[in-house]
Amino acid sequence: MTSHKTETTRLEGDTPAQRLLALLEVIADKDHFFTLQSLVEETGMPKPTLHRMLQQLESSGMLQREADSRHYGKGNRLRRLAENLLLNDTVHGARHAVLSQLVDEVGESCNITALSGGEVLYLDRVETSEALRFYLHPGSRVPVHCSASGKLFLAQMPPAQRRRLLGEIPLKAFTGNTLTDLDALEAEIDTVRQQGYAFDDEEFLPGLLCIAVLALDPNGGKSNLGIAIQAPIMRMSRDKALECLPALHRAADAIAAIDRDAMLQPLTNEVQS
Amino acid sequence: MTSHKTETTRLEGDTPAQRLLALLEVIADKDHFFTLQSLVEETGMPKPTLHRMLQQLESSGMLQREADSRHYGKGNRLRRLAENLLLNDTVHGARHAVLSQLVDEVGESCNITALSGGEVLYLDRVETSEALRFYLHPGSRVPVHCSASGKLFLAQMPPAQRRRLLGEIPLKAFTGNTLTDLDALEAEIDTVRQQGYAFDDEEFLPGLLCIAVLALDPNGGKSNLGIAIQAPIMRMSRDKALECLPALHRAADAIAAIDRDAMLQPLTNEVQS
DNA sequence: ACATCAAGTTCCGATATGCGGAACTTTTCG
DNA sequence: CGAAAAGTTCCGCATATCGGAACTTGATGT
Repeated sequence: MTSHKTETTRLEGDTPAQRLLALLEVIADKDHFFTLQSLVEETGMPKPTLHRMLQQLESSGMLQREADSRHYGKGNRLRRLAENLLLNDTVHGARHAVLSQLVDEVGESCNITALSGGEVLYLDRVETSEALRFYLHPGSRVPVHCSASGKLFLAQMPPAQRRRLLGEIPLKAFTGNTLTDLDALEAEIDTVRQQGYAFDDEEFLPGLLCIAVLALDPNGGKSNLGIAIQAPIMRMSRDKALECLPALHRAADAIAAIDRDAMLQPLTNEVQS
Repeated sequence: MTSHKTETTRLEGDTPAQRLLALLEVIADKDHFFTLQSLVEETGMPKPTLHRMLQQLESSGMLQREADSRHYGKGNRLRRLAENLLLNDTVHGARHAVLSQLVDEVGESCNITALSGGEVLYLDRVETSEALRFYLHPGSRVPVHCSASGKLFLAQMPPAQRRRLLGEIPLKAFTGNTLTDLDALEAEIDTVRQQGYAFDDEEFLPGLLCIAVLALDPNGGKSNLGIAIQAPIMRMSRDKALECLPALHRAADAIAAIDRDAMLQPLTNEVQS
């Protein structure tokens, strides 16, 4: 819980380097531009100190200042860093194993996704052994409004943030099923939120049906990991997809568990030799 | 001075903080576990230095060590950081979407620029699908005096500031069309100010014609991003470029709207518990 | 088992960086 | 146009960084 923002949301560490990383965490939570002053108030750090940190981040391309020189936003280098971190994650192996098992269970291609810059990023994917398959690469991107994972990400966003994103992204039609009407999409997102899962029923690629859930940490908080099953409609219907839901949820829980386990500090050093 | 070092000395920055971030970038690229020694070899940094950095990253939960205590992997906190960075970064996605749509409309490569340190910085770019294209990457920089966006930035500057900036940088000639005479440049800038748009007519790269406008918030907010269309003269003339102006202005307005929204304070985002 | 070597770890003085109160400059607003 | 607020610079003090050298640990070979 990051909730005691009331006064000093102390974000500090023992060393300058750790303090900088803590600052990055505060910045990572921003979906708006932010100012020096806002950080001063949020963190309680002295203004010159934050100013220097921001200056370093900016001059190394991690942050970017708007032309008014007052508002900061995330820079390309920081974005690339984050994407590479996720794409090459060391728990990748563990996640991949979960994904493989899911593919074994349901017999269709599955993938893990994350939201990145308003688009859905494919982090990993395991193909079905069936001959007929859709060919999609890890690292590629898909719009939020016409992917199952994307709808889930949208569903868990604060309304204001979602509205802004959807307001500025054209709801481009890829197929006849693509939801291009904002109200219809919002209604769909409501449904998705209640159900806890989402379909992509030929909304992006003709003939492709997809069902997804989030890898949610039960402790609450938003998730940036989705897991999905993708199959040609020749082999998959909505009803058939729903039958896979338990397996899908099991996989999602497993992936959430990987993340949770990774969080536990090993406290290993008690292992004397 | 770009890094001319041999392959080894990759990890550099002017300050310890920046060096740490550079290290994180190296780590971000790892898709497997890594050891201290491997980083020593890859970066050429002294072993104790890297050891200290890794120690700090580990003790703050950014990295994790395997049971053998020699192999490092990415920690949960680092993964969290990366996810949040991407999760909350909707501005970039929205801008990118506007850019993509513009490229669809006009059929040529477009980019978003900002003035940064007296140079024009390419924030984002979407390529045309045409075979013949100029290849320019986001993150690169171009002098103000020979780019369409740059002239716009100059045109809206207070005269004193513009004069100072132009006095500091040499008006280097890149092509025969480059304006290297200060008076001629000032005259061009006057024209640009009146028109509200600017050309770059082979002033930077031979064969490249470019037209740009500012994403200007009319309410006085000085959020000045530039948005531009770039095309080979084989397919683009000044007249043809002018026909794209309406689309360009529409895109500029959309981007200005995004920025205006994103400037709003987080409205005390109450993610209640 | 012991020698050998490679990787990891600790030590420490010199240096560079971070730190942040105070003062200064610029912008915003009434 | 003057006051308040945000951003920026200054600068002496404190502290983290740096990295060569030495030490410890664990793996390998005979």
